[in-house]
Amino acid sequence: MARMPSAERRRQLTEAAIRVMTRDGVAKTTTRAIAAEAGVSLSVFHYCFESKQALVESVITTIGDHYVTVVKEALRPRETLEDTVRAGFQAYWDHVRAHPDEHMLTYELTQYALRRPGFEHLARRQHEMYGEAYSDLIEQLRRGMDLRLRVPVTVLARYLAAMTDGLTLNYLVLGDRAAWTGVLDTVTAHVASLVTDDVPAAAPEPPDRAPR
Amino acid sequence: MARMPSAERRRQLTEAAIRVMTRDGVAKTTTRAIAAEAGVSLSVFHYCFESKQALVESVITTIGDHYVTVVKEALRPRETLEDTVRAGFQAYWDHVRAHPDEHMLTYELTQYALRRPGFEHLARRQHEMYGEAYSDLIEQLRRGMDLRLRVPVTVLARYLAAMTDGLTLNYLVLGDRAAWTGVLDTVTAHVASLVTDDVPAAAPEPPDRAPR
DNA sequence: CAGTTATCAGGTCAAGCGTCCCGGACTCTT
DNA sequence: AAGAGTCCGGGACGCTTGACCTGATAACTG
Repeated sequence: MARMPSAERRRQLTEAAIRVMTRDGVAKTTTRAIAAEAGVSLSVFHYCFESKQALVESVITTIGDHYVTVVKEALRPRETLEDTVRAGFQAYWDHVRAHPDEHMLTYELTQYALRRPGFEHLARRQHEMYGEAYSDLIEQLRRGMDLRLRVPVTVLARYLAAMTDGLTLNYLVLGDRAAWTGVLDTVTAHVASLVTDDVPAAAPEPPDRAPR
Repeated sequence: MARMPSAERRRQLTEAAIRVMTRDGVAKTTTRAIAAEAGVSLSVFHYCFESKQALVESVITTIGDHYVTVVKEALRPRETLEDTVRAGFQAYWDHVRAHPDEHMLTYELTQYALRRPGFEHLARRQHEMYGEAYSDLIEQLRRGMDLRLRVPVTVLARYLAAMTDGLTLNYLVLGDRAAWTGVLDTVTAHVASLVTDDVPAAAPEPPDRAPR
């Protein structure tokens, strides 16, 4: 087999693992399956990775970076604010529809990390990255167009992250048989209303708060 | 060991399995662990259940019913519409905070079902039940108070289901360190705005039309 | 050239898994 | 009391898993 530096071999094994996980699920992804997918012997696996956990760690960070890239690609400034939000959601949604397994994998890995003691931080870091990605996006958009927010950036970012998470998961379970367009339209309108173009908002929104 | 009819034994084993799954995760839940938790020998397990899959099937439906009950309990008609929505979210959220493992389990089981060929329908049925539960809730609320919807019931129901799903998952990952109150307030206001209180009198909230 | 690095096939190992069998004990009928 | 049906327990079987090892071989590196 083609010889290559272990760093590259590590990358190759990581990608092979992602393919297997995407295809067969995390539970069925054994070291042997990964090695076979990468076309190398099992010994090479242990030559490149201390243990299976080390490989999984590599997979999680790689997948996470990939996911953030997808989200950032989705949202680009358009003509109007409404268009921007709508196009962003649409782009993201198209990606979900095109690569459902990939998104499913992120959920699986999140749970895998949450259950494995000492791995929780990976799941947490990943989701914090999602939030930051949305925050960056909003900030960038705010500079591009001239707009004001009715809610703090962090709140909007978290809202978007949780929202897309929930919608995606529900799509993965229910598939196309459900009428998602209506839901997406509702969400789009809502988000657009939270990010006002100019309008001197009638509702400042902060008043009474019942601290739990 | 106390002798008991297999039907009851089945129920007992199902509950034991739920306890183990909640505590240790689905992946670590073995037939031996379940039997030990129930305090019976391994053979009793296979006397009561054809296979482990049959047990899991029982677990999924049981957990699903339980979850729907929680959601239905959460939303009860209050004084005003806003109060009703807020109290509903609050009750649900309190339940999540009190029993995070339980909610985590529902996500795990969903994925387990989605990955196991021939089990997808269980995950699907469960999520459809969530949607129906919300639909029922909305209908019931609509009869109780007099209100109109700005969006179809199914859309609102799906939106609520996906929303709570996403928020819950994010809470399970990030925990209390994130500021969820802001997000919950935003969502509450949004949902309340989708379900208009018919009475236009004494509007405490700012009217959505801009007076010149 | 020698030395380091990467690969390979093959096997071993302990642990854990789902499943199954068989003998005994209990309970209900007759 | 006897028999049939039901429940329980211990133990074993066959398989997979992650981890590790050995020893040989090929390829870069200096």
